Amino acid sequence: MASKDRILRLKEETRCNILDASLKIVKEGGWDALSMRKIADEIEYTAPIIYEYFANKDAILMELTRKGFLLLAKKLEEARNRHRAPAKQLEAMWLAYWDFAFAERELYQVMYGVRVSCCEMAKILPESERPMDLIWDVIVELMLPHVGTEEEVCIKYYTFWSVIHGLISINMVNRGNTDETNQEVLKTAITGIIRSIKG
Amino acid sequence: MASKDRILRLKEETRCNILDASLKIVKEGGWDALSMRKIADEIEYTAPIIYEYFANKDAILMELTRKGFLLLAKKLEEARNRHRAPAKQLEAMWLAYWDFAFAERELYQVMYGVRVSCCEMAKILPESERPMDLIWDVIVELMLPHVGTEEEVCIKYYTFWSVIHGLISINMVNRGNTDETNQEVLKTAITGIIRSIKG
DNA sequence: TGTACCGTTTAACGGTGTTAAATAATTTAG
DNA sequence: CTAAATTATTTAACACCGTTAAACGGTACA
Repeated sequence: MASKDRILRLKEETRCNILDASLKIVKEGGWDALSMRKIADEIEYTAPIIYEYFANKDAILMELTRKGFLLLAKKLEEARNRHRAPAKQLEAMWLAYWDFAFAERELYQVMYGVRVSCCEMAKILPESERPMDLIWDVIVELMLPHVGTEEEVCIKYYTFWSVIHGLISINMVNRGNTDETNQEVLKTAITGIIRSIKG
Repeated sequence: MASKDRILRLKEETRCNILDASLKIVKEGGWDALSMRKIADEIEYTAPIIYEYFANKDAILMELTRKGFLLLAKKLEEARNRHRAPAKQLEAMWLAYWDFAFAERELYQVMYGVRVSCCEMAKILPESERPMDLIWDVIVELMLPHVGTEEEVCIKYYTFWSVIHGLISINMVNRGNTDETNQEVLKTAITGIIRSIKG
């Protein structure tokens, strides 16, 4: 039954359209502007049809979150692969992280926003751990040959993540700093932590 | 007319009750649970009466934000006054900042959440600049006698703020780290930046 | 006593997420 | 090729949201 396949393909396309429409609406009017009826309008259906493709609104956000983590992991890998030395890799990866946050501002907001507590997220969304794993590995490599306990790596990782995520959060709502200042804060923080790792 | 005074006092009290009720509802059910009708229920009135005291829901959030900044500034001052040396003062102030964020988690969320872009906030809420000013001054003192340009102080300030705000944001939704890890990240970051300031 | 005023509530509007029932379209069976 | 069954889609409704206009009740003052 080839027609079955065609139907399935159409359904998959509609599912995709729903996600695209959602992201478009959010980019135009922010997360508050996103509603089931507006999504339906955008894909030229009525609202209840969306529930054939997603359990509820949260499921749409979750899927966008998942796609966000996949894209971020891809960007991080690309950044890493452009260098050989772990220190250079780490720096490039955090700069890629920064770029991702503003290139895909809406995705970043839903990924690290206040939707779901991250403890559950790791269970529901295994993809959410990919970016952390990628960076974690490079930190371990940088600490060679004296890799400390997991706790020590954890502290390094969270110090990095905090300063970058903090700077991103502040700039997301603020836009108070010049790009030069931000780059300065970023680079000094990154090189500072890297230096402290290498001892 | 003493009765006028009594009326005014009652009005002021109701205004205060609205804010208290709001915070209570948020503490019990999160920011999503806050609605005008629930506030009205809590103060044993109906919803429209709230508009006699606040222009709209945002005005209530703004007032809570204002109170948050005042309280934070108070905590920072107290922390500073417990020490003499600028380095010790700075460390104590950031630890106080951290404590405030979790002791008054809901206030912190509305203060540094995604409600209003901070550029406007400084105009509408002058109080929002107090905490930054307090910390800024200590940073300048710490840099003595070679105080750099405003840009340089700015970079120091934002580096501090980013790492602490980042760590707070992550832990607000995450609770993935142990308290010991968090304290470790905090202290190493703070002393690291302080050391880099003192050169 | 009548009237102006003030505090308060009721009712309504347009919006939200979500669900059940009704309808339209398509596939399947006879 | 028609009739039945299944599927796709919409309409209508529910309960909630922020907000506003109109109606209501009581109090103060002429």
